[in-house]
Amino acid sequence: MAEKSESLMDKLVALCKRRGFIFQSSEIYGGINGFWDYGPLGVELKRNVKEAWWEDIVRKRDDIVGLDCSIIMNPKVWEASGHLAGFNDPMIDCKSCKARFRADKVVIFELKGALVKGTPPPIGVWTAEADSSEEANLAFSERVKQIAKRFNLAEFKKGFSIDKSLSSPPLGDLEVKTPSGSFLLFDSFAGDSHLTANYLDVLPCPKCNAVGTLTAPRKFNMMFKTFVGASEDSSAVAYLRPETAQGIFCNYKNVLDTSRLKLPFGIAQIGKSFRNEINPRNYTFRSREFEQMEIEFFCHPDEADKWYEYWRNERYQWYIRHGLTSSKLRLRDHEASELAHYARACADVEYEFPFGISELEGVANRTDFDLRQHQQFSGKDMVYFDDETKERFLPYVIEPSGGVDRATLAFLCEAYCEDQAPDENGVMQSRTVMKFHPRLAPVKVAVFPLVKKEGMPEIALEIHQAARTAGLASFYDEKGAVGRRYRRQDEAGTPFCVTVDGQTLQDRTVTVRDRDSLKQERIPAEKVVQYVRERITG
RNA sequence: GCGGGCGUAGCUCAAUUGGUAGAGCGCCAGCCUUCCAAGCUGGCUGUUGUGGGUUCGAGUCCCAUCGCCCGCUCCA
Repeated sequence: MAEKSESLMDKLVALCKRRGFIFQSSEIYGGINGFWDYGPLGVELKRNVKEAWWEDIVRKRDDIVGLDCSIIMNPKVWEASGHLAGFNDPMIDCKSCKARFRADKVVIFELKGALVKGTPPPIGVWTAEADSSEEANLAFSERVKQIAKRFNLAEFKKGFSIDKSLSSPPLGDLEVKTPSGSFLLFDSFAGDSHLTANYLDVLPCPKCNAVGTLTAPRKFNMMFKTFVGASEDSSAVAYLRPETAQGIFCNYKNVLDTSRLKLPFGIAQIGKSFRNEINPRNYTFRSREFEQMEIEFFCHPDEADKWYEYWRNERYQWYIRHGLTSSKLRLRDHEASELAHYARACADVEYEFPFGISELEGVANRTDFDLRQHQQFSGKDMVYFDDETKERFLPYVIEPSGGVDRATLAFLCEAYCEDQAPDENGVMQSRTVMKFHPRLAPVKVAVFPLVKKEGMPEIALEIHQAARTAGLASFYDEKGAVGRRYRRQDEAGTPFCVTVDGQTLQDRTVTVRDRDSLKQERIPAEKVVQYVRERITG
């Protein structure tokens, strides 16, 4: 199955290049890792994704307004948001077993008193990789049992207890008590600051237990740094935004003061964001420059759960409505343990790509964390005043945050299809077709003269022009056999092909060929625009 | 960033022990075609990812670099 999926992805990538959906950025210079370009068909597809979203979220609702913020903001924004700290993940590697750990997830336990300088581990000091204090606790307990067993500390084995519960790092001292009294003291830390040179010599690897094989923590800053102004001194440092959300939070008061909106309401934005991913991978899925479509929906704290449920469902349904109807789409609620510190609840809309199940969009209840942070860092009042209830409070925020490029890639994957179609002799031949939802298809209608003579091209061009005038992306083609032209449109995902034939010359009717069913319908030439329009709306 | 694999025309691939690169498809110009790709004629296409090195001579060997794929890791 893995092999099959890989080749499916390969075929899709090849088609995207061949037909002009997606190119590697700066290809003639050997490319650049993590950056991609959209070709003539790709840009239409991606624009349609964004326009469908914008129409549904902003234009068709009266409780959400749009916004378009600058990519570079005051650097303090990223201090307040936590990105400068949070996107600064130091990593350590084990030179022996090649494992990699986030330094802040490596917990170090030190056996006080037993650890004289140079005391060889594992008795004196050891490490564990832990995601949470619970995991750290568990690792600690296990280890204490091991030591007790190894050194035959019967009574120790019987009754140790941990006085201080592990909390956020540093984890603090741990006193181990036994029936005969408290005699062993442990220090524990979440790695990071303690992974200094003098410790590294005695630390065992959390995975393979080899001693002294860990490298010093190396920082991977995910923020794109740049300089504002011509001089590159430190006071001019700024960052390309890693998400569009913070621009919305920073403008929350501006929008409130100018739009006459009342809670609950949302602010929506589509725009580029940048992250220095450690390792861009999986085609356009994890790019360093990517586009987001985000809503920050502000509401009363008491209604946050209700709105969270609403958006969780609404966003999931949106993808289904636009063609991700297969069982490859799923909605997954986060476990409490995987929630970010600022989120009370989070659900991911996930899609089963050929390379694995991955997230398209996350819907999170961010509480009042962001407004509170900005209120604190900026010193500006972010409190909402409700005229009716005379209540003052910081609104809660529900954030549906989707990746435009990820959605586009999912639509591409879902659309790719190889089926059978009869050739001119009625023999079944394989056909490659992109079954995009008509609303998203780059080209809505292709217009052909059946043959390039007898006035057919002229009529076809008329229809083509009429379609364009009506705002439909239309494509005219008169070259080669008509079957070939149909197949070319199949690869572009064009839902309808209109053909002018001999009968058109008699009664002004044309055939409309359906991309998926291959069935043809005869309609008046004048009705083509209306026919296509009715079938491409979301 | 680490480990493994890979990099030849737009695409899919070929090129014997190192001897100055080839096929199909596609594309372009015509022809033929009255409804679903691969019918005819002619034509274009590459400093073999890039830069060095070894050699009389390298797509084929060595080094570096860039990019792609898989695993670890990370995330929207």
